[in-house]
Amino acid sequence: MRPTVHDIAAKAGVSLATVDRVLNGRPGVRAVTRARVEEAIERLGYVRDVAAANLAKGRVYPLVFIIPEGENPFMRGLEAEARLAATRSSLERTRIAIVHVPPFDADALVTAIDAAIADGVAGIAAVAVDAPAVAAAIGRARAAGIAFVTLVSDLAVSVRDHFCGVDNVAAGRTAGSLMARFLGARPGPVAVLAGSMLVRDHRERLEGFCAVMADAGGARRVLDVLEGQDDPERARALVGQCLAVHPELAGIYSLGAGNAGLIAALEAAGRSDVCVIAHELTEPTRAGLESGLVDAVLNQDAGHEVRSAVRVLRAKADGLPVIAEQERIRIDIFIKENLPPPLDDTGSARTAEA
Amino acid sequence: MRPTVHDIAAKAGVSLATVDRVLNGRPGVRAVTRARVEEAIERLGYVRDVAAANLAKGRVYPLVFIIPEGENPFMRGLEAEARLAATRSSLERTRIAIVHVPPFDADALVTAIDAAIADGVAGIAAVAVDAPAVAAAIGRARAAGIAFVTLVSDLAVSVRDHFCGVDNVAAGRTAGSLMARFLGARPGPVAVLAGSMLVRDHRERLEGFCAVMADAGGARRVLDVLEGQDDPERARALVGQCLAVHPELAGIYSLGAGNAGLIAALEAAGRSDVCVIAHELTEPTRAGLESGLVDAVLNQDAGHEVRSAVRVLRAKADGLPVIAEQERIRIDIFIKENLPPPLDDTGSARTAEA
DNA sequence: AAATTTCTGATTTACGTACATCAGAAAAGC
DNA sequence: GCTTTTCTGATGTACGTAAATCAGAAATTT
Repeated sequence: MRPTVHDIAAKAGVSLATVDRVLNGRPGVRAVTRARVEEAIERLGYVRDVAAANLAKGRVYPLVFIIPEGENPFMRGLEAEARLAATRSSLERTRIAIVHVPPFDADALVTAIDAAIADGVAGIAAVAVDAPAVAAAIGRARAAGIAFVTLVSDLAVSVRDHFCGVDNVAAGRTAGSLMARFLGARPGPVAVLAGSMLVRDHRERLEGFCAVMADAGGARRVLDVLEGQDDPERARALVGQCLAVHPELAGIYSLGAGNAGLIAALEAAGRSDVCVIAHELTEPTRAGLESGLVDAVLNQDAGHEVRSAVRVLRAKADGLPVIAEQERIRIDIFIKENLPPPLDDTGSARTAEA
Repeated sequence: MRPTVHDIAAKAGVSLATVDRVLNGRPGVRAVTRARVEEAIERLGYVRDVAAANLAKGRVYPLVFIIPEGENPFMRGLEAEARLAATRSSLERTRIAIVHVPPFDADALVTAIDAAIADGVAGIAAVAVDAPAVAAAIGRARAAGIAFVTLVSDLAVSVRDHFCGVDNVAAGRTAGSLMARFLGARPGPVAVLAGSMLVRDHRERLEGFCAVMADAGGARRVLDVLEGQDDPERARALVGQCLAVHPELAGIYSLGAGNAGLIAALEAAGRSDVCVIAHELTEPTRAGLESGLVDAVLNQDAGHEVRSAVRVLRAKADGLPVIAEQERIRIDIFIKENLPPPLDDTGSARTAEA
């Protein structure tokens, strides 16, 4: 059986109250006594039973997730995962609220952050827009003792406590490498469809992709970025126009959302020969993989990101360290053949895990 | 605040003891009363506080993981994850023991299973060898009320409670598809290096791979399977010989272990042009990806598998249902560009996760 | 109607920790 | 040596559930 506080008290020859004072850093213990207790803790290999501790203190952690609204399917999936976490959260003495803001809107994000600060939450997770006003708002939150993590898209390292998302430069490089291999010797330029250069994740993916493309045998030409604002209709128009202007187009890298429009444009032009690599496994990209219009999808697991964000925010709120290694989010590659079966409405759960 | 058993008792107008009887399926409650209590539970949306429940019952679940010994790096990684789970397990009132058996040895596996039954464990997870004697032993375990899950390699569905591993036919198809795309129009046959046809995972991967190869444009020729027994030395010899006999070889699919030998043979022959797809992200395959000798690695996350196995075994031991959807293990694809940074000795944790 | 069985209520203890209170001991200051 | 301060022990309650006991009520059998 695991040692308990009673065992420590017995071993150190002190009372339960003293052990409690040492364990919880309360005052009123002489240095020598404290040392004796700490030695007993060490020797017995005591680990606090978190379940019992949480039960006893009955503390709750109010957290807020700030997520862009609109029809971006990845964001909707992220929200679904956050809601799932919210239902589970009462079991973990965490209360999760979800707040919507317009996408790519720094002012709205600032307002939402300030509202959360006023609410006195313990932690905030937000899909960040890269703007000075946002950094300032996050500074206010952290000054108020509120933990802050960026979700999916990052900011400068010094601004937030942690980033829950993938290495987007590496994601861009991966896309570039796959594109180069899939195209092989086939000539022709490649196009890039992005959402907005206002968010860091899109900029980073572009950077990684272009780096590999410049390297790849023969330095393949990358056309000017198409900014679709993650809107399917604009994406459809932009891609349609691009296909018309560049009939020799060999590939398209879609690093943002609005993929339903991209696929519609490809279908309309009858260009199933174009090599397409997109991001995030959502309904449109899944359908694209299945129909063969999309060749590969790079994905970040929204569930992992949400769960990691909750863990990190709680740890920060408790002043505990975060093991960066175990919070790293991987870049998943999907092709038609390793497509996981679609989830039913109940979605997935835990951790767990994983 | 969440409703508690006390709230249910008040709402239903019964005592705590009666609520307890209903909640835990104990006898001694009239049908009408039981219905009243269940309605109160429903209306209040009561969910049992698992932490408090576990604290109160103090039950421990002794589990056994039966893992092949030898130098197979994937199996060693699996064991490391199991050990990690074991250290964490005391926090979750689970005690995990690890038992070694020689690889591909049905008799040894049977002996280990029977020993675990004699020990009176609550659940067993094993990397299964596909043999009738093994199925019989598992039958004995389950007859004794012991939960049994297969790990990595499966058996017939009816034999075990659950399978913690990937869809290996899909993995083979994925490998085939990547191979076909990477090779493009390049002619030449492909070789397959397997461990043993005695384990189902290897057979299934081969089946999926061959199916895609037969389909792929021009029906690429697949040479006879090389059985390396997951031994690097044998793999090296077999691959070396194969390269000598077939200088026009275009690709190699390594669906088992012993990849250190495969890479050594490729290096010796100076054949970095051969397209190589291997399984499991371990030291040799990671090095191969980095050096460019290996083109892609399909991976199953050993940590996810172990954590899933623990969850499933505990659920089965408690007679709870398993949500298959959320226990599905994905097939990860790694190329040089999305390679996760190597873990330090402390490894990853949770779940968590994940 | 009495005896028996089956159900239900009330109460208590326990799990491991947190936290508060109060009394007594040891150390420090005068 | 006496007071004051600082430390320590003893004790109790709480968290939400599990599980046991015993007494009393209701239903069933005789």
